[in-house]
Amino acid sequence: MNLFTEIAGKVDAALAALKSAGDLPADLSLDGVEVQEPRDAAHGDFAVNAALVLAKRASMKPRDIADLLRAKLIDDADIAACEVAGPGFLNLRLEDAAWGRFLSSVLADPASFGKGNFGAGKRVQVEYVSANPTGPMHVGHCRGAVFGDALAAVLEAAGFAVTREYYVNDAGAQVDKLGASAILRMREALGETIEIPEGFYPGAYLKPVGNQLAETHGPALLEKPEAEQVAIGRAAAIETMMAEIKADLARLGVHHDVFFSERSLVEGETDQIATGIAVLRDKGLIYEGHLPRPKGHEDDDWEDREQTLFRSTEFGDDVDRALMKSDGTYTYFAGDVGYHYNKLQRSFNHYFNVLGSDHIGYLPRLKAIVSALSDGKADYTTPICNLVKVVRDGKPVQMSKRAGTFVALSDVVSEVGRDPVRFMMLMNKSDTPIDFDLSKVVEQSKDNPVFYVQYAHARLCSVFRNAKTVFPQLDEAEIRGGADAVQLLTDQGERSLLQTLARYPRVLESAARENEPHRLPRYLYELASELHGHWARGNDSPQLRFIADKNRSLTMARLSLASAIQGTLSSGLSLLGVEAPSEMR
RNA sequence: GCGCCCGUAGCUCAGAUGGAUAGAGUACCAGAUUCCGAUUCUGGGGGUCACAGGUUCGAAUCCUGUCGGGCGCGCCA
Repeated sequence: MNLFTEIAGKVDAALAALKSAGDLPADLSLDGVEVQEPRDAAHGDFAVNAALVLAKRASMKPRDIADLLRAKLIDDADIAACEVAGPGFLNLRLEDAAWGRFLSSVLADPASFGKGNFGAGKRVQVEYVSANPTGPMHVGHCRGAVFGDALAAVLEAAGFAVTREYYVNDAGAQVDKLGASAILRMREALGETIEIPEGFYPGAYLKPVGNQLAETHGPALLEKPEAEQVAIGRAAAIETMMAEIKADLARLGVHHDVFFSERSLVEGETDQIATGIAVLRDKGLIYEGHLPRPKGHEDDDWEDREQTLFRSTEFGDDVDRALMKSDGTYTYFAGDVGYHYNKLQRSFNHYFNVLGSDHIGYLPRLKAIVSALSDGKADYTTPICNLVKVVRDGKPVQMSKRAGTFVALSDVVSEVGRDPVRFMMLMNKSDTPIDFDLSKVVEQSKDNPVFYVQYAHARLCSVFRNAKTVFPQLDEAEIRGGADAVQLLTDQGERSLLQTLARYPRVLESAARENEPHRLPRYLYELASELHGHWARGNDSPQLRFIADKNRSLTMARLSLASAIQGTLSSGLSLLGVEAPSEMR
């Protein structure tokens, strides 16, 4: 149950009534009218901004509109109090019966509390990670992985039908280098002394691939044409790398539904890149022409030549983009034409593409493709994950796959643990850069907010364990909320916790709507903080503790609240892919 | 040179399509808690929301400019 939308419904109805009575202009737009949580709890349970928003449009004074609205709302059986305050806010307080229904609805199905139907079952695809299969994953990848995963979960909770996809860049010059590097490692395994030339992949992680190639193919492979060798080396290396990447992702708790191969675009029955380009050509968006020399690169090897170009400037890009290289092969960008053509064929009408901030410059042309191929009908959202500066003891850690030096994701996860990594990465807005200090995370893991939230959950679990010893015949059915229970929750801390709970559906929906999963961990932290605060007051005032030895009905009422909070923490953490432990060790 | 993002407490960051006296954590200071479970709690100081204009009942939020920072810009992937 979402109390905010329920009240919004009442407000809408009241405003409609005022319109038809002639108290407000009949054609008055209600855009921007919303139910908010008051800044100060003393203001009430909910605040309505209608009078402020409508005043100008209706050419009336805010206070006058507020008074009219108040007169309507005060008749509602759920509304206990309604006051006009400040410049024209309407502060509402709900009857216990309404809070009781709310609490009951949470307890009836804690796992689905907060989840809504904002997405209305719409199919969406979230593409994330898509790390090149040229080496194991490093820490820099994990923000996008965790963010994409949480975004997908939040969208699902908001009622979208989500497919999680990984685009495997298994075509192009880079993976050919990878294949050639694997062949070098194979020759090494066969006894040769080798040197890894500039531009190849020197990382030791290719040694096992070389060993395996030597075993399965033997020296005979080296007799074959080089292209064939590379192809075999490439296939073996990619297979191994993808297996490792999947294992790393699993360690992080990240899973994809689809691994889409770039190579498959051209190796299937039809060349989908060619098809995509043909579609664009039919729309008059492909032409042969010259590109201007890029600015800011004076002394380079720029060669002016006629080439096949896509009119991405018609969709807001800076320059048109090349599709074919001078050697006749597709550019990387052409692959994206094929890939997005394919996505549209799979009839997704909304894509999310989680990108690293180093791809910002690539964004306009990607949007151009989707817009062109779908005639502007597909939504394409590209959340940006900013850099994770990896630091150890205050010193930045250099990362380069090509040089073979990086902090492996798997090392970090096993060192720090999955939960802190995920929670930390998710607490910040994705487009702000963060420092990830390995030494600090390990040392100060006790201060990590994730433990604070998990501890709140564990505490509540312990309440139930203890309640069962105080009341041995405890029947779960007694913990059910309702108006009777809420009437017994008279403490301000308990009421405040109820109000915070009521915000959860709103937080989830806004996280999905704004594509900002970080709102969820921040909310959970707030809820946990409020619980700890209330809990600590039980030290000074034992009568505030959840378990009242001599008062069964009061205990049951408080357990209702405790159960609702515990369920909410648990479901929120599970959306984040973080464990909700029943005890801390 | 151009594009995108950012500038909020000493530090790290929140701040929902513009709303009430700008908030947390951390650090610092002062206290409480052998408790329903350790990593808990309470209070305090600390702000020209980078700067300057503009829009309006009302701006950290929107617009313009300046300064400062980050990431990008190619027939690379």
